Amino acid sequence: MGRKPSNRPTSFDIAYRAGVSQPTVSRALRGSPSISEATRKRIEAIARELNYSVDKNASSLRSKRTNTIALLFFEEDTPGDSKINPFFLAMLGAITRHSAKRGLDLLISFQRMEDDWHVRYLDSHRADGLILLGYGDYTLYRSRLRDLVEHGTHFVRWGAVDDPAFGAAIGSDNVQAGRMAGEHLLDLGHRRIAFLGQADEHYPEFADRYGGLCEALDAAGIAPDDALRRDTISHEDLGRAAMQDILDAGTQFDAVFAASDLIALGAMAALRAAGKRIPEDVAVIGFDDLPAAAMASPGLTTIAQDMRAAGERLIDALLARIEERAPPSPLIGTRLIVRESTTPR
Amino acid sequence: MGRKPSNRPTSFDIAYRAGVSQPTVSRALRGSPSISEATRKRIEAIARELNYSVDKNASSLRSKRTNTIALLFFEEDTPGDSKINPFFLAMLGAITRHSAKRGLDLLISFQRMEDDWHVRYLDSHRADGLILLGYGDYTLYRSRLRDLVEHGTHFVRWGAVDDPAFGAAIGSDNVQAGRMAGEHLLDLGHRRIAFLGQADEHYPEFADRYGGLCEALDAAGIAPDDALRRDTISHEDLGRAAMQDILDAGTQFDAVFAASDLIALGAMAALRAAGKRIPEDVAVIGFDDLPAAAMASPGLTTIAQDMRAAGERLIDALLARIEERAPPSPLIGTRLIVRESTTPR
DNA sequence: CATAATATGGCATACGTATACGTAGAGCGA
DNA sequence: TCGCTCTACGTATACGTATGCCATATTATG
Repeated sequence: MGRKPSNRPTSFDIAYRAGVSQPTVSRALRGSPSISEATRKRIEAIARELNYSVDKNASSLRSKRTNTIALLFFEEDTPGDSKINPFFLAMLGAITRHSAKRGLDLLISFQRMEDDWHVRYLDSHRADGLILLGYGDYTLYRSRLRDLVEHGTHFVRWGAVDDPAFGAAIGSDNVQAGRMAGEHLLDLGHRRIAFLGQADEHYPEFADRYGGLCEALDAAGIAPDDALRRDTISHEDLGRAAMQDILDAGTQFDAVFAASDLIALGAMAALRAAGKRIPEDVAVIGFDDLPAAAMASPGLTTIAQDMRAAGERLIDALLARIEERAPPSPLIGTRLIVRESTTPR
Repeated sequence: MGRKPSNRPTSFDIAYRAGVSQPTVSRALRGSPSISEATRKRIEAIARELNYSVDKNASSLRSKRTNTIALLFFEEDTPGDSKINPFFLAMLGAITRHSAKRGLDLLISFQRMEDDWHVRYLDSHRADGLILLGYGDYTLYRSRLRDLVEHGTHFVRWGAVDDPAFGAAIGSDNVQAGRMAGEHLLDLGHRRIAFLGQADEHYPEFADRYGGLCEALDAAGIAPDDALRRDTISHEDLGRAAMQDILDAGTQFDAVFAASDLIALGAMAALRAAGKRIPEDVAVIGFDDLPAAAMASPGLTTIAQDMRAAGERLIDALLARIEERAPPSPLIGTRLIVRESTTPR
């Protein structure tokens, strides 16, 4: 029946002590219905006593299930300081917590867009699925995504919820959020609203936010003015430069909608340097609700994305893919956080 | 010799096509010297062509080496918002990058101090070693650490470099950094320096920073004044409260050394609310160089820890433990970042 | 009381790799 | 020629678990 006990306990050791066979131990610990309650209790007790834990490698090897998901971050290859985008760090927290709740291990890795990450993890049976968090030029990203889809890889990505040819996506309703931001500014009486953020196919999330703003403007009977728009990616210095550019151009404006908080913080610096009072001369609204947004003075009004829901949804969507169930809704809620950068105290 | 090729390629498939045995494939791909150059080239070519990658589970099962390390975060059980301490997020970035460079996979997990994390990862053969990033009450932490040491677990932790009975630690030279902060304030002519941070055995890192400050004061012939000290942990609101408490007490002071940036930012809020000008009335210096420190206005002077080195050192120290080599030096460099909160522009 | 239907658990084996050990052939010196 | 040392591989097997299939004991059913 059993074998002799050895050093680090295996299921054979448990079996030996319990007077059952090894498969019975395996079944008992996995909660198989074909093991009687009494036997299971006994086995569980012995397992606990011996401090036994299932060997993850053997288990995965045999069952073809790792109960692990890999979280892949992408970045554009920024030289110099290797800071991580704080927004994704917040996401990481949410994902970690929820994957723990689902009993999943989380493998994490940072990649550059250029690398051929799309094979390594799944083919080596490290993980059952992938979560992709990319920021940067979306067009670069697309070909890899298409590869993954064709390869039949189980993955979900955070970002623009668009063409499923690029895989399942979870993201905020950026159009609606953009409209919300626009309406907030309009409600406060602002009419000349600048937009900072690259609103084209390279950054579809920003494009949607801009689209939402335009909807709000339309509804108020205001035509969007391209003179009040500057392309910029999410970086403080670039946000500052873009704002400066509008200031230099001399076009009048009384509010700024920045596509991200980093951009907004840069813009606020430029405005301050130009002697503009916030929000009296120019109101500013951002996007993301980074910790720094609350810290800034004046506090930055912004759109918060529901990170907890995002983490949950990403995990559950991925599991749905893996288990071939129907996926959950892809859209995440957003919330307006009003601070002093739009409303003086 | 070989077997028939199957679905997902295995080392047998490679062997079959190369006309060699499976072990030869294994050896060739691992770079064993007992395989001829020619054979290896051939095998590598076939492997690439078939898109073969070694099954991580089988490999780890057999070799007892996972090439994976687990990164465990601890937090005190804070109710409500589940933010992650930004300092550890920065650390995460550094660790990730360096582990990739070393060819290690990184398993990540958040834990509460109370849980019995100390067994799960290693006994289940998920990882070869542990990196512990804990913040919170150190005394809670100690018993677990001692368990791990007795259990023979391979681990390294970030934090106070103290008694090795609690395992190998990597950390900044907090005493020296504290002295540096003190000297900076003294050089600027400040004499009455307040300290915010719990400087006892519960938070040994803070205690060391305070110790460094005292050294600097001693060297300048100034006696530390307990009336200018408040215990607080690293949280903005608590920093604010502690500062307020000193203000309310009416003790005069012209500078503040906060044991962390979060505390410092809270203190600055309290000072502003009390109508104090920074740095003219009160200079403020923090610790950590969070992104928010640069963002604050005035910019917060602070002590930056060399995160890149920290990540490297943690990984290398852990590998040294695992491979039973001599560990690298445990102390990490720090650097004074001067901003407007101590020197008016 | 005989037989069918469960309930429970054992037996055999597969998962894909790594490694201890053995061995054929080449080269070489005596 | 013999034996020796190397080189370069093959043979056999172990790692620890999960699972398809079968066997026994137990109970229900007529």
